[in-house]
Amino acid sequence: MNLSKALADANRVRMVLVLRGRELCACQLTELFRLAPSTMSKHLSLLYQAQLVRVRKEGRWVYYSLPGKEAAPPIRAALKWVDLSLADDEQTAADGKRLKQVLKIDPTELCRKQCRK
Amino acid sequence: MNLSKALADANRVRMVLVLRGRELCACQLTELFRLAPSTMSKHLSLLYQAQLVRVRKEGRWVYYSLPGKEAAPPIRAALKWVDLSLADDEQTAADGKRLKQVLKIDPTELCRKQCRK
DNA sequence: GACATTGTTCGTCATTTGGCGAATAGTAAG
DNA sequence: CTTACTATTCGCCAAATGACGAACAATGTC
Repeated sequence: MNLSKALADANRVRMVLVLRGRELCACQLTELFRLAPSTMSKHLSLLYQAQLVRVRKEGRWVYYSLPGKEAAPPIRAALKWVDLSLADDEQTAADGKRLKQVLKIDPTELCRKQCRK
Repeated sequence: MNLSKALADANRVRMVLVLRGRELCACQLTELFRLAPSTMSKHLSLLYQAQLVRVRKEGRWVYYSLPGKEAAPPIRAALKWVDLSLADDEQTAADGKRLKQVLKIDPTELCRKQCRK
């Protein structure tokens, strides 16, 4: 139930897709989706509550990633469904492309940019 | 995307669960969930748009059921996920129980009841 | 300790969503 | 052709949701 709510929003589904096989910090996701940090934080919190993402804190940074094989069957089924539904999606491809650009930027620089706004 | 929206509502997920291995007409579903016919119709329309249910019309009656093996992989993955997540859910069990009661009532009688309201 | 940096929480607002009843469409029966 | 029946579409309202900025933690640096 939590699970379906968590995946009800297009942006959150995009986040899951972009996290496949990767770990990203909050500021990178914020930049990637061009959302306010507070908005991103809320989304990630929802995904975390649904156990769709894992969190790793390191100093001031917070890294998000998808759960692995240790995840419960419903979680894994949900992730599989997302992958099957949208792996070939146009938006997914665009996000992947933009991600490459974002990864080139030093994360510290990213945060500075976000603070300036 | 349509798919995730369709499953974003708890009532719609319940509808999918109750339709497993069964075909039910709109008035039966309406009675089962104690919703207004118009509300039920809207929900079913959304599920249909997402291809999560099939429709069969027979005279004045409209029957809904889940798609079978002919369904596209994303659909099947979504249905599997719902099943894995909530097959053992308390609400699911309650719905199954109530369904047995509803099935005992003649559909014609059901509609009459709904019209009286 | 004072400051800067990274994320989150809180308050607010516009939009979307779920719910209902009234009106409508489509089908069968008289 | 009129009436009854089953379901859907439409218009409205209350509640939930996503977005933002401001204020607030929490951590590291000077």
